[in-house]
Amino acid sequence: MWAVHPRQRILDAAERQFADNGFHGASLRAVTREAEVNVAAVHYYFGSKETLLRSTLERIVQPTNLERLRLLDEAFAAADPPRLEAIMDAFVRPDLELIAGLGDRGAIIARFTGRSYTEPEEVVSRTVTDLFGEVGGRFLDALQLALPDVPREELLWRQRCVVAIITYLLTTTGTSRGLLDVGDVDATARRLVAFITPAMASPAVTSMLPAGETA
Amino acid sequence: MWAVHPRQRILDAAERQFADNGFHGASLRAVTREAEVNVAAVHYYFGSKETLLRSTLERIVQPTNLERLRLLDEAFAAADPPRLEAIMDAFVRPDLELIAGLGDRGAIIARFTGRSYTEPEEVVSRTVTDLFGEVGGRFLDALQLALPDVPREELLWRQRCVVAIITYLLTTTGTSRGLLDVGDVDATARRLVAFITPAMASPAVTSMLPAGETA
DNA sequence: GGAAAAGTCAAACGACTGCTTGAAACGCTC
DNA sequence: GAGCGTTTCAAGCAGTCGTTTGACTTTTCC
Repeated sequence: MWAVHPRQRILDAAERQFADNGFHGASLRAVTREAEVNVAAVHYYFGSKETLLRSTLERIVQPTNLERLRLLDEAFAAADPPRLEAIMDAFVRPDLELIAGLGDRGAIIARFTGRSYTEPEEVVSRTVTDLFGEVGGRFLDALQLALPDVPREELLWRQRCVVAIITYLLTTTGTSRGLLDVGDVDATARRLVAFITPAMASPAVTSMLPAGETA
Repeated sequence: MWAVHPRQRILDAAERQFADNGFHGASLRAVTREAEVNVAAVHYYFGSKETLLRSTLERIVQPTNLERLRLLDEAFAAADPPRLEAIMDAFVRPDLELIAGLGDRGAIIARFTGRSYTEPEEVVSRTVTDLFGEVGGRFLDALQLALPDVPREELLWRQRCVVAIITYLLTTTGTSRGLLDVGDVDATARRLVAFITPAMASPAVTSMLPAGETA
């Protein structure tokens, strides 16, 4: 029975503290107390509170994004252009699966990533954009292939609405108004895809354009 | 030219500070500095930081909720049961209109209310539940009338997804990834309703129930 | 074995937090 | 103008924050 490396213990504790209290609300004192580590250890290993947050976020988001891209490739292998439902499933499922496969930590991670998508704290939002930008672009391209009649700008708008739902789903996990049944993630995924797909495929509201023009 | 009452100046400043920095991040010092008021004034007028937040939130949410109910009544007057699109429009439009009618302050209010729906801070979420609970129930009833075939539990789930989108829309207003065109709120409202309505009306995923059962 | 590197620790830094205090300044009626 | 509530104010309370320091112990490598 070996002790876990302090660096990892700090990440685990930070994950929970950030999830429960946000960036401002989580104190390094609380993190180090939970990690059973001296306060100075945070600065020794990570340099500052900001870089600690970035490291914590990266550890979670990067594997999820890889899984997203893998599922998107699968969708392309099954049909080209891929079915809309397959794209949406590849987009939303990894977040949900990640959470399901991690037991108690799943709910913590869910809240943490959900919060991170929302928090306007400069450090947080910049990190999220860095980590998510490329994957988002890949999915937008796929959506455009599956829905050639919907303007790209409209698709981007709708994609962001989907992100909004996922975010909310994650943020509220483990709380009273939670939408995600951690016990049956697959059901939630199907439910979500069934909700999103017709919305994505709805005809574009052309009346937004000046009269007479077409997209 | 009369000076605005200190109490109101505090509310205005708190609104902006909470919008930009959240409950934890906003300090009473910053609020009172912006309001050009002594720190003690906050406790004189509001008692504590928590009740200041509550007052700030109430001032915004209550008129919006009244407008929501008014539009819902209009929808019932036009058709009973009302058209699904009319219900959704009544649900999402007041938030958007509020923001449009207020110029610069609109973006601040949008971020503030959006944040408040997300922030897990106990005080914040409790206040939101208090202020929103009844209106949410009224709309759920209306949705059930318009969509008798969708189980109520599924409708609640979907309604929360809509809240998620509105929240995101509000939270990101005035930022680079904002979804709300403050200059043309009506277009955003139509766009949003067009996106949401088919999602709401989509057939329920019955495979979530044990085999053989029906709702 | 001993020097260099890596890691740990208690203590303290200055700045900031929400909140309280007691006195001064105000607008008001009598 | 005296008296009386209401409002404002500078100062300070006890506590927390992120971060730094310098001494101490442990590990690594020649």
